[in-house]
Amino acid sequence: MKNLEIVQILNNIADILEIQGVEFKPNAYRRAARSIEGLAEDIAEVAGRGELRNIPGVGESIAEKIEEFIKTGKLRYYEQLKKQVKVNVEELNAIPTLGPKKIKLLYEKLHITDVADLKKALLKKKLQTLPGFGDETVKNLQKGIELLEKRPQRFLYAQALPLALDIARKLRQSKAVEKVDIAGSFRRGKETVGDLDFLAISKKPEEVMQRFTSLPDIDTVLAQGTTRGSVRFRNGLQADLRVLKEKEFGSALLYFTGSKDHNIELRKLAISKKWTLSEYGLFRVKSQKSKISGELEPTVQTNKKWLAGRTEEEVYKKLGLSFIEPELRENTGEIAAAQQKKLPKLITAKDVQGMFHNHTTWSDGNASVLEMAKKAEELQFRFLSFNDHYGHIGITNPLNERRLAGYLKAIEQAQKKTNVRLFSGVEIDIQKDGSLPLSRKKLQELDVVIASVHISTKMPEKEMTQRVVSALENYPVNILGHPTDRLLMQREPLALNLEKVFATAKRQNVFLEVNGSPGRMDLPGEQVKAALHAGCKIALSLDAHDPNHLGYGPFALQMARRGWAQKKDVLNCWALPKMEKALRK
DNA sequence: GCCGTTTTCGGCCCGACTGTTTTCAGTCG
Repeated sequence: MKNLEIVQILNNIADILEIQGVEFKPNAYRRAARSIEGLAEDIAEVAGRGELRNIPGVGESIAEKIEEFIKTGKLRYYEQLKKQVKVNVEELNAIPTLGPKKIKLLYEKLHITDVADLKKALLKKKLQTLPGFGDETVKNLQKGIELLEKRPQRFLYAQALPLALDIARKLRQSKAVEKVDIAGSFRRGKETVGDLDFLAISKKPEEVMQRFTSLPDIDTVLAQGTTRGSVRFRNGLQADLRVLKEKEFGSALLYFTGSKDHNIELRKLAISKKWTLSEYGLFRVKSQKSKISGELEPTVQTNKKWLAGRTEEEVYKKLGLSFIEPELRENTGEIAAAQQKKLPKLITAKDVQGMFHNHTTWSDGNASVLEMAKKAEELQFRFLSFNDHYGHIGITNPLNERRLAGYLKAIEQAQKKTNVRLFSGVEIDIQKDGSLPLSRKKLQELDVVIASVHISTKMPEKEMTQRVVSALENYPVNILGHPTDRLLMQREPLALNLEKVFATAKRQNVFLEVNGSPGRMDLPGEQVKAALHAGCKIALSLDAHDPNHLGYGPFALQMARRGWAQKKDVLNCWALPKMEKALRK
C-alpha cells in the first residue's frame, strides 16, 4: 500500500516548491495529499479503476505523477526537484517555528541543508548574524530540535491500520498459515504505534517466515529465525512476527498484546497460585531435584502441567478473572476490577448512533452539507452534527453572522433529502479572554455548540484554565472541542488544569469531546477515564473535513473504550429524544 | 496545479500571534 508514501512525496514537493517561492502550487499538492490521506482504500486500486481524478484536488498532472509512482516506484519530477534544492526540507520543516522562508535563508546564507548542519550552526552561534534571527528565534529552534529528537519514530494509529491489515491479509494468503492476529499496542488501541506485532499459527513456521520476510516494500530484514522474524519497511515501520502452535496462541496473544505492566501483574497472580504464565501457556509447576547420573551438578527437573493457553479467555478464566478487553490492559486497576467482576461493559461500534463535529465547504471542509449527509446515510448513521468553524481563525474560512443564516438553510434543505437526523451547529473559537464571538441568544438557536481553543495556545496554565472555564460558564456550550488541543507527535497539549475544567464541565452540563481525528485523538483515553471519574459525560466526534473522514468513528470509539466508557457515559449512544433533551440550552 | 450555479482563464478564501523589523515578515491553523 503506497498511500502514505505518496502523501509524503506530495507534501515534500509542496515544501520544495514553497522554498523556491512558487505560488499556489504548494497548496495544490497539499490539498491532494490531504485527500489521499483520508482515502480508505489502496490508491493503486483507485488508479486501477482509472478514478484518480475523482479524488478532490487531484487533476491531470498529479494523477499522472501518482500513476508513474505506482508503476515505477519513482517520480522523475520529484527527483529533479530534489536535485535543484539540495535541502532536506522535510526534516527541517518538521522543526516547529521553522518554515520555508527561514529554511531558504539558512541555506542561502549558511549552506544549512539538514538538522545536523543547523545544530552545528547553533553551537557556533552563527544564526544570530542573520536578519530576522533574534534570541527568541534561536531559542525556539533549539527547543524545537530537542522536541524532535526525544520523540521516537512512531506512526499514528490510523496510518498503521491499513498497513497492519494489509500485512495480515498477505500473511493469511499463505496456505501454511492457519490464523493471524495483530497484537501489541496496536491491539490495545493506542493512538500511536512504534511497531506492529503479528502472531500466526502454523505447522510450517519456516514457510510463514519466508513469506513474511519477502513481503513487498521491505527495506531491511532485521532478523529471521524459524519462529521469530523482524523487518523494517521502506516507510520506516518495523514489524515483528511470531509463529506458534495452536495450543499456545491465546497465551502468546496475551503476552504480545501487553502492556508489559499488565503482564507482570498477571504473572504475579499466577505465581500466587503456584502456577507460571508465559507466552507458551499457563502451567502448574512441580519442581523436584534429581541427580542425573553422570552429571556433576544436580539439575532442577521441572514438571509442568499445562493448564490453559489456547485462548485469552481461557487464561483469564483460569486465573479467576473476567475477560479484560485489550484497551484496558494498562495496569490501571483493570485486574482488580476483573477479580471483583466489576469491569465496565465497554461501548461498542453498534452502540454509537452518529457523530458530532463535522465540517463542510461552508468553512474548511472538502464537501457540501448534502454530500456529507449522504455519506452518513450510506454508513447508517442515525444522526450527524454539522459544526463548521465560527470565529477569527484565518484559513478555515470561518462562518460569520451574515453567512450563518445560509449555512443553517443548507442544513435544513439537506434534512429534507435524508433520513439521517441533521443537527445544526458551529465550532466556535474560544477567544483569548474566554469570550465567544457570537451572542448567547444566537448560540441558543443552534442544536449543537462546540467551543474550542485554536489561537493563543501558549498561555500559561492559570490564564488558559480561566479562559476555558469562563467560556463554559458564560455561554451556552454543549461540547468542549478537542480539550487538550494536542496534535500527536507535533504539538504538546495546552497548559490546562483539566481537573478544574472537568469540574466546570460537570456543573455546566458540558460534554467533553473525544475527537477521533487521527492526529488529535483528544481527549486521550487516560483523560476520558479521569473525566468520567469526575462525573462528566463525553461526546464522540470526527472533526471530519471530508466524506471519507466519516469513517474515523472507530478511532474516537477506541479512545472512549480506553477511558472505560459505557453507554450511559456517551451522548452518541443515547436515544435521540434523550440526546436532544440533553443538548437543550 | 486545480477548479468552475460568479469563471475553461484567472483566481487561489485570511487573521492572529510571535518576534523583531519602529511598521512588518514568517509561521500556524
